[in-house]
Amino acid sequence: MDYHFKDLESKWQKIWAEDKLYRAVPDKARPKYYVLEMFPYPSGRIHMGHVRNYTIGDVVARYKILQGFQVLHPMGFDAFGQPAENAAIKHKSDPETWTLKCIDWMKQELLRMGFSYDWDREISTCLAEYYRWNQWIFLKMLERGLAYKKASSVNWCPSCETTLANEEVVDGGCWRCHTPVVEKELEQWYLKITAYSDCLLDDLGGLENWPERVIAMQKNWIGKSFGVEIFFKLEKGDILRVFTTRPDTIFGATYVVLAPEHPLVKKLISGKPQEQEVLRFIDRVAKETKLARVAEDVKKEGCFTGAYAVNPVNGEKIPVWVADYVLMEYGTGAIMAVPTHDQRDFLFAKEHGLPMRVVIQPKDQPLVVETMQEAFETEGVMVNSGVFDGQDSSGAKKKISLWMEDKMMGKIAVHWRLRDWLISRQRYWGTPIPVVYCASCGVVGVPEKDLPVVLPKNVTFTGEGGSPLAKVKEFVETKCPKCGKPARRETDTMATFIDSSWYFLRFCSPQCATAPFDKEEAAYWMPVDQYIGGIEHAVLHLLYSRFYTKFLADLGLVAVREPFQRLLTQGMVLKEGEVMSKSRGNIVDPDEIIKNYGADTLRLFILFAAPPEAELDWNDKGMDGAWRFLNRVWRLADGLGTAAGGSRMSSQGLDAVVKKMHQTIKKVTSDMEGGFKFNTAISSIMELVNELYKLTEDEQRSSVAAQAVRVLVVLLAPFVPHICEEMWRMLGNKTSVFKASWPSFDPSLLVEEEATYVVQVNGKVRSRLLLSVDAGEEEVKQAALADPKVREWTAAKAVHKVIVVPKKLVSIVAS
RNA sequence: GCCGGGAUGAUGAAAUUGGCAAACAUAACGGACUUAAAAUCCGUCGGCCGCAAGGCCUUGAGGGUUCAAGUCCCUCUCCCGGCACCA
Repeated sequence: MDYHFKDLESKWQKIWAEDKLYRAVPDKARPKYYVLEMFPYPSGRIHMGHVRNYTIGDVVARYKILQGFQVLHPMGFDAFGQPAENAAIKHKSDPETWTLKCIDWMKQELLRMGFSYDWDREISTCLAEYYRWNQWIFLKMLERGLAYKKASSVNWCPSCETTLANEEVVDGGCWRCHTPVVEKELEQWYLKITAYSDCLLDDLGGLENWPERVIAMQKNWIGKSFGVEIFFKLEKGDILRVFTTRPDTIFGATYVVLAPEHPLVKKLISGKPQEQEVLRFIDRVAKETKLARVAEDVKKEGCFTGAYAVNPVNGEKIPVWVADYVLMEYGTGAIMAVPTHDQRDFLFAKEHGLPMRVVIQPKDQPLVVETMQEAFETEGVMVNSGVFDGQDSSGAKKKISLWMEDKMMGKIAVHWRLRDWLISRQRYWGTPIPVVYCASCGVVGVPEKDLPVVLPKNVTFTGEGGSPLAKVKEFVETKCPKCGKPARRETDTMATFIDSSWYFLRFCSPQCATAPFDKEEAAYWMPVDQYIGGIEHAVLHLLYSRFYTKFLADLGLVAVREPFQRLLTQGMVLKEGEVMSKSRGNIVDPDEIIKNYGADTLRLFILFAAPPEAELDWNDKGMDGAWRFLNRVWRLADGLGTAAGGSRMSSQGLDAVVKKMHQTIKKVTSDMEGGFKFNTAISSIMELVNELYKLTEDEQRSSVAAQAVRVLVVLLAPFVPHICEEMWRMLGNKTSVFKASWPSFDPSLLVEEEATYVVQVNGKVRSRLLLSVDAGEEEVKQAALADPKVREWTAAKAVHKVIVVPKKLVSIVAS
C-alpha cells in the first residue's frame, strides 16, 4: 500500500476534530503545559513564517501530550488593525466583513497543516466580547492614574495618518509602512508603563529561558542610567537642573547647555541683546525633522543666551548656551558641558571657542588643553577638583554624589529611556477608548455596566484622515454618565498592541463573560510555559505583555508577574538568502507545497533543515529529501511492522536495532528537553530507520523489529502526526497514537561491555583499543603502552606521562 | 561608540560542553535492479602526498593555556541584529 498523504491527512484532521483530541482540560492532579505561538494578524493567507512558527509550537504541544501533560495549545486572531481599514477603503466594503473573511480563509489553511489547537478556545480581538475587556482594563488603569491624557509632542505617521508609540518608530519611520515619522503637538492618551520601569528591568533577570538578545534589547530599551541632578543657580532666582552620569567631572564644567525646547529659555533671553538670535535659532531647530536633527554627520549648532549659571561646587559663573545636540526628551533637557571629558562637548567647545579645563588626568601622559585632539572619557586621577584632587575618578563618583547631596548642590537620580505608552490612534478599526467628555464633569470613564462601547458599523471611509468615528454623530453624541448632560465620546481608538498584551490570559477562559478571564482557570494554566514567535516583537509586544501582566497581578487577578516562562524566537524563512516577499517575487506558497507533498513532508523539512532559532533557507531538494524519508518509514511500517507477534529470534542485527532504539529514545528525549533541538532529534530517528533497513528479511519478521517500529512511530509522531497516526493504526492499535505514552529507554541496555579507547601519542591518534569497561586505569595504561602501533611511535623515546580518561581515551606524552 | 549574536566540507548542518571534527541530510559520482528511464536499494564523498599501508594539513586570522582546543583566555578581521547627539 502506498503512502497517499492527501486522503490520509484530511481523514485524520477530521477525526481528530470530531474526537476533540486537543481539548484542554484543567486537572489539578496532573501537570499542565501551556504552549503558545504568537497569534497571526488575519491577512488572509498564511506564509512560511507562520508555518514554521506554528509547526514548532505543534511539535512541543504533541510531545507534551505524549508525556502526559494537560496541554493548552490555543489559537486566535489579532484582528484589529489598519490593513483591514485600508482594504475597506479600497474595496468600498467594511473592515469587519473583510477581516472575518480573512480569518475564515486563514483558519482553513491552518486546519490543513493539522495543528493540535483546541479550536473551542478560538478568539478574535475584533469581537466586542473580547475588546470590551480592553476597555475594562483601561478603566482600571484610569482609576489608578495609570491611564492619562496629556498634550505633548508625539510621533505622527503621515501615511497612516495616526500617532505612533515610541516602540512603533523603527529607524525614524513607521513600523508598518516605513514612512518617515514627523513630530506633532497633540493631546493623547497614555498608559503609564514607566510606573513599572524598575520591575520590567529587574524581572528580566529571572527570565533564564529567554534568548540573550531579547533580554539585551529590552534592557537597552528601558535604558536605566544612574547619575546626579545638579542644581545650577541662574539669575532671577531660577534653578537649572542638569542630569549627568559623570559627577566626577563637575569641576570641569565650563558652560551649560539647554535644549531649544527647554521651558526656561524664553525667560532667560528676555530683554537680552541675544534674544532675537536665540529665537531665530529655536525656530529653525523646531522645523527640522527628528531624523535630520540626530543625523550623524550634522555639525552641532547652538548660540549663547547672554545668561550665566553658577556651578554649585566652585561658585564659578559659566555661560548658558542653547544647542540642538541637547534633547528635551532625555534627562532634564539640560546638560553641564565638560569639553575635556565628553567628545560632543569637546567638538562644540572647539567650534564656538568655549573654555576648557582638564579635571581628570590619565595615569601615564598628562593632558594639556591646548594639544588635546579629542575628549578623554575614561577614568584617571582627579585634578582641579578641590577636596577631591588626587582621587581615582571612578571611585570618586559615588563620594562626590553623596557630597553634593549633603551640601544640597544636587540629588542622586536615576533616568530612564523608556517613555509612557501612547495608545490613541486616529483610526477606526480598533477598540473605542471608553471615555466621555462632559462640559461640567470633564473626562469621565464609561461605567463598567455600560461596557462594551461598541464600534459602530455605519461608517463611511473617505481616507481623508482624522478619526473616522468623529463623523458618526450617533456615536459621538452621548450623555455624561455622571451628570446626564449632553456629552461627547472620545473618537480615537486604542493601539492594536493593547489587544495582544493580555490575549494569552483570555485563552485560559475564552468564554468568560464576567471578567477578562477566570481567575481560577488562569491560576491553573499560567504562566505560558513555552512561547514561540518572531524576534520582531522583542520589544513591542513582549514588553507590553510583561507590563500588562504586572498590572493585572497588582489587581490580584493573576498570580504570576511574568507571562512567558520560556521564549523561543524562531528564525526567518529565506529563499536564496533573501526574505520572501511579494516585491521580490520569491514567495513559496505553503498551500502549493501542502498540495504537492502534504503537510507532514512540509513540517519535516522545516524541522529538519535547521535548528528552530536559526534562519532557514528554503530548498526544494530538501523537500524531496523529507518526502523520501517519510516514504522510507512508511514502507517499514507497511512491511515489517505488521508482522507484530512474529517470530522470536535473536541475531546480531536485531541486537543492534534494540540498542539503537534505546539510544534513539534517549537522544530524542534529551533533544526535546534540552531546548527543542528538532533537527538532531530527527537525525537520530533517521539513524534508527537506517539500522532497521539493514535487517535481513527474516530479522524483519521478528517481534523485536515490530517493537522497534512501534517505538519509532511514537517518537516521530510529534513531528509528522498524520502519517504516524495512520501507521499506528496499521500496527493494530485501536486508539490514537497521541493517547500512547512516550517511550522510555532502558539504561542498562546502553551500558557497553567494551569500550573503544583512542590512544594518542603526543596529541595524535595512533591506535585504538577495545577493552572491557571494567578495566582499571593501570590495566588500560599497560595495554596502551603494549600496543604495537603505539610502540612504534614511542620507540626510542621516554614516556613522561600517561593520561587515562575512562572508557574514552589514553593520552601518552613521550619525547 | 555601547550591547547582543555569529563565522565549521560543494550545501543545510552535527560534535555528549575540553577527549576520534564533519553525525544526519542535500548535491555529485559509482554500482545493483531494469530493454531503458524513474523509483528503490547499496557504496564513495574535507584537502594534499602515496599503487597501497599509511602520513601530513584542516573549524575566519594570529597568539596563549593544556597531555588534549571548533569548544577556554588574549588580540584582530568580517557578517547579522539592537540602542545611540542618552548627557
